[in-house]
Amino acid sequence: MKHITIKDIAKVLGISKSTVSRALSSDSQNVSKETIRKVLDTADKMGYRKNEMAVNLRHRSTKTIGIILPEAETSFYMKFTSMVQHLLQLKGYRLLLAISDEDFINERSNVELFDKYRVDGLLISTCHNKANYDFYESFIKRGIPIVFFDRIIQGLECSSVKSDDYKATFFLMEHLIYDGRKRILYLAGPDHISTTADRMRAYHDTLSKHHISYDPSLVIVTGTNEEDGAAAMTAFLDSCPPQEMCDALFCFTDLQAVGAKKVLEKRGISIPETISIACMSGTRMAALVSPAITTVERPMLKMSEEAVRLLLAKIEDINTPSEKVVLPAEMFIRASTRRK
Amino acid sequence: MKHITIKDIAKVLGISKSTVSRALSSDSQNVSKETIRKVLDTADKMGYRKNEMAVNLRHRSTKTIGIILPEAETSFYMKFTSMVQHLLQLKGYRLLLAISDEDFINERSNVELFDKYRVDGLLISTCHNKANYDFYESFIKRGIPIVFFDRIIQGLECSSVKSDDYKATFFLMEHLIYDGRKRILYLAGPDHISTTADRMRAYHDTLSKHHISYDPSLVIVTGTNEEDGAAAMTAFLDSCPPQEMCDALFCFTDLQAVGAKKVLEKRGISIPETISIACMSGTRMAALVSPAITTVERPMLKMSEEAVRLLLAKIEDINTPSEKVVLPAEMFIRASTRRK
DNA sequence: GTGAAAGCGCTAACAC
DNA sequence: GTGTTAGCGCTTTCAC
Repeated sequence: MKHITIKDIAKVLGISKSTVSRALSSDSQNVSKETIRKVLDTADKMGYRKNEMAVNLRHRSTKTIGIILPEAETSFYMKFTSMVQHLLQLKGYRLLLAISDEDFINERSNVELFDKYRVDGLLISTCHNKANYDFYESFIKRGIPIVFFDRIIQGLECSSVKSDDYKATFFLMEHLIYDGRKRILYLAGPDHISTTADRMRAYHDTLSKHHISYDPSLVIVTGTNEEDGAAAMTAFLDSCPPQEMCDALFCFTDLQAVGAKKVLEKRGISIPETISIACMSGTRMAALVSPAITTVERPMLKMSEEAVRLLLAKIEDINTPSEKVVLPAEMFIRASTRRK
Repeated sequence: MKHITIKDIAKVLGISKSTVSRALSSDSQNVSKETIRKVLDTADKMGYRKNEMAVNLRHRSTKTIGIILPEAETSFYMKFTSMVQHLLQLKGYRLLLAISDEDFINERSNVELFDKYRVDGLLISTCHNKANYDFYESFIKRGIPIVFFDRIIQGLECSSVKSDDYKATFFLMEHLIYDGRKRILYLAGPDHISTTADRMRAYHDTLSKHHISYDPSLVIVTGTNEEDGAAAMTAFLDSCPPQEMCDALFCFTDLQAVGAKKVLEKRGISIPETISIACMSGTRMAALVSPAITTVERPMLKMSEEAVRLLLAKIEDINTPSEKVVLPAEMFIRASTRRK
């Protein structure tokens, strides 16, 4: 497939490549109105499209940012992405998108792909808080601007933005406790996701604060998806003696809550009368399923603004000191429809 | 930010650029084992990454495909994308992703961006079945391989894959009718989405077949989102005399169903006793909300296979005749939990 | 087995 | 205002 180049246009008009190039960028300082018009005209007629790669090669800058998301099952990261895109557009940057599908191998090859395409910077929500530590470390040493968001890599010298998972969890847990719940089943996230630790700590701390003793059988480490939530809930119900039944459920993700809720419904356990459900949420997913599920949303707009700010700072000057932003828990609560 | 180039490696090793280049592609025909080892070694040490744009410029082919999705609110298109990615990877292609956010202006600029990056081909699910007709026509004339999927552009000379919306709709409608429903409220999709017409036709045809007279007040044209579904449902309930209440709801999208269901619940209308809900679905969204919603899923795997096949055919030879694939209605039904 | 040189499409000094 | 030239990083003849 033959693409039209400035050379072709130059030949047709009997002028030089440089003039065409100048005209195409409407450099009215150095090219006559007449020439500009002619060039633009024939370019259009011939179906000319500037070869971006040649431009980038020449400029040694692509004016594009790569963003890497762990998943696109929920719309959380996509919404974030959409906000980021608007912000970057204002600054003259484009956005390239990749999904890792919760696989750190994929994540790594996405990073490498973007690197090969010489993106000016990278926005990453990582699948795994450890697996790629060395990889990223050497990357950052090479001077490539990276900002991690939402899911970060612990201990890595880099800029990052995340929401205050500890406080958010604390808040939701207290919500359940004030609702009279005492045996709160917690579906934790997998260890390798960076937010797990903070939330787990908050779970323990809330119990302590309210003098509720910790029961290890009430904490189940599982995956982030609907199926994981369903499986965990089923396992719990099957193994738990009636007198040790939980009276509330706290989920790591809203997808888990969705799965767990289905199991409860199937077994005829009423919500929220018998059991109250709360979950951390980035999406409308849980609330969408039922207003009886209380959710906390992470402050996305602020997160995207900060991510872009930090990234552009690094791009402007790679020696900008790294900054680890933890967003205050600006929480938007959807209260339970009914209380005890 | 200075990137390492083959020139740098050549200088360090005191050999020529060409040898480095050959060594990097492990051309053991023309380079000694020894040299290859040395080059690979120092390349690694120096943190060399091949500049993909220089390669592409030289090769005049990028080995990448651009995919453009209308939305990422639901996970339908992302799942499709994931399948496509696997298939393309096997053929040595990479995938670049863009989201148009249901805006045909965005869609167009995404196409242009990919074109500027000289992707080898384009996979598009379009936001609008008319708005970009001329645009695409000239694009295709210029010889750029494009395959439309799911949402196509009517009348355009091009390859495309879609599912059999007519049959799927017919099936769901009959499901409702066999369930004893007669006044089926239909939340249609907006006119500019290509699937709307087929589904509307099926709505009418099913009624005819079962000798149910058509009532225009039972068809509401609205948007695809949750809010649209909620708004349409509210409008209907507010304006409809009690004796003209519908006994079933058929939605264009699962998101609409979600919105409508919330309104129904808020008004204390029980599902599925009073009203039965069915919807076209690409995602788990609707089923996730309630097993009482019957859904039809579009056959994604087959669609991705066909899309890739058609695209690669065009890439291999742009003069391959276009093919319009309509996938047989391989439907996966989730039956209502209860029947009348 | 290796090097020199040309060129992919573009921009930006530098001349005139 | 326009043309000439060099070069971005790479691959690929064509010599040797």
